[in-house]
Amino acid sequence: MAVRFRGESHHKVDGKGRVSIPASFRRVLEGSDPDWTDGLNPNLVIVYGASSQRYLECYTIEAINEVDDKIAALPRGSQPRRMLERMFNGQSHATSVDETGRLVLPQKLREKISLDGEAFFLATGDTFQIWNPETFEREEAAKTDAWLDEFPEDFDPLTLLDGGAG
Amino acid sequence: MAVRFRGESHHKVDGKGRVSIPASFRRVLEGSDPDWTDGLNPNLVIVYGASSQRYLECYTIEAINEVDDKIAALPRGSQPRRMLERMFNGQSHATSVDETGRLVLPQKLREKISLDGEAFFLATGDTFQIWNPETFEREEAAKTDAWLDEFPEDFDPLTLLDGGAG
DNA sequence: TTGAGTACCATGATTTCCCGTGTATACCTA
DNA sequence: TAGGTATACACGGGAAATCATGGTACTCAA
Repeated sequence: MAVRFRGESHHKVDGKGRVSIPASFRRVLEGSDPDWTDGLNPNLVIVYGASSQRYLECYTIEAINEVDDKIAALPRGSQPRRMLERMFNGQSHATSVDETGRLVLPQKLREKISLDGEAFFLATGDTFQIWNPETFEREEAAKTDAWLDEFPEDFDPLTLLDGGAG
Repeated sequence: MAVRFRGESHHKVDGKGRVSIPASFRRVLEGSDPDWTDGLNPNLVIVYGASSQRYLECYTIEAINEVDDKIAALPRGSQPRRMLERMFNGQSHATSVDETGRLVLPQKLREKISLDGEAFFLATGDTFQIWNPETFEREEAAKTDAWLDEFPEDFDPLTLLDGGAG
């Protein structure tokens, strides 16, 4: 993985579902789209997944190709392959960033994650996620807090880097 | 770890968030960026972390890659991995030193650590930290002093080098 | 013929780029 | 070794480009 998405930020979502994506994310999308050249708009794939998924996961072209290749390597007709095909081919939406650096999220996707007014972007390596800010706070922050509560007051999460288990 | 950051110093922060970094730090950043060659500006990653973190931690490319590798070694989807991913991918900012040896700290980062007018740089081995000088005085210096006060007058901190715990 | 989706245009604010200056340090030579 | 010169540093300012966001008009299709 050459360049990674990094950072998190909030952006307005207007009535038509248009939302700016962080400028740095655009650079990554451009660099990871084989078809992209200066002046073009980079492509990406938004995987919205099953109904339980509370966020949209955005893949660069390179990243989604990698996933597709792995799926293609599974036995044709096997259950895992069918599931993954459904998720990554079916429950996904190919699109591109527009001239002004925005993504247009169709109503269906916005409704799925209850996006309205504001979106929270979170980098996760070679993909990034789009959340309703409140959902993220509720789900993720709560999870983190609950987990951290198991540790002593002065616990430093960084110690986890050195072989700490989960 | 080839060369380590060493020393501490104060630098002005201007209205645009520009701040010179100690010249010696630049040499370390250059040497620890695989993409760097003479004439280029070295890259680095600033980890600003959770809201409780009162300073910015700056990683060389080599150092952040090491961290990324360690994270990748944790079980996919596990809580520690998710936390660390959020911290190092999400709550971080990839950037580079500019032509004149300065770092540009976006407003968001400056606000986070209440940086305004002056910054305090502190070397910590293969990373360095950026503090609001007053915060550092208040929080860290006090902490270290209190800790050292627990030891006898003639205590030699070097004895801690050989396995002493904290 | 209403409403979602697309294309184009507009604007204030931030960020980047380029250039300048005073001072300290390193280097060099008589 | 005193004095001069070339660099490297820290810092400041203005112009230009980029960013985030809003609006209007147009095009399909139900």
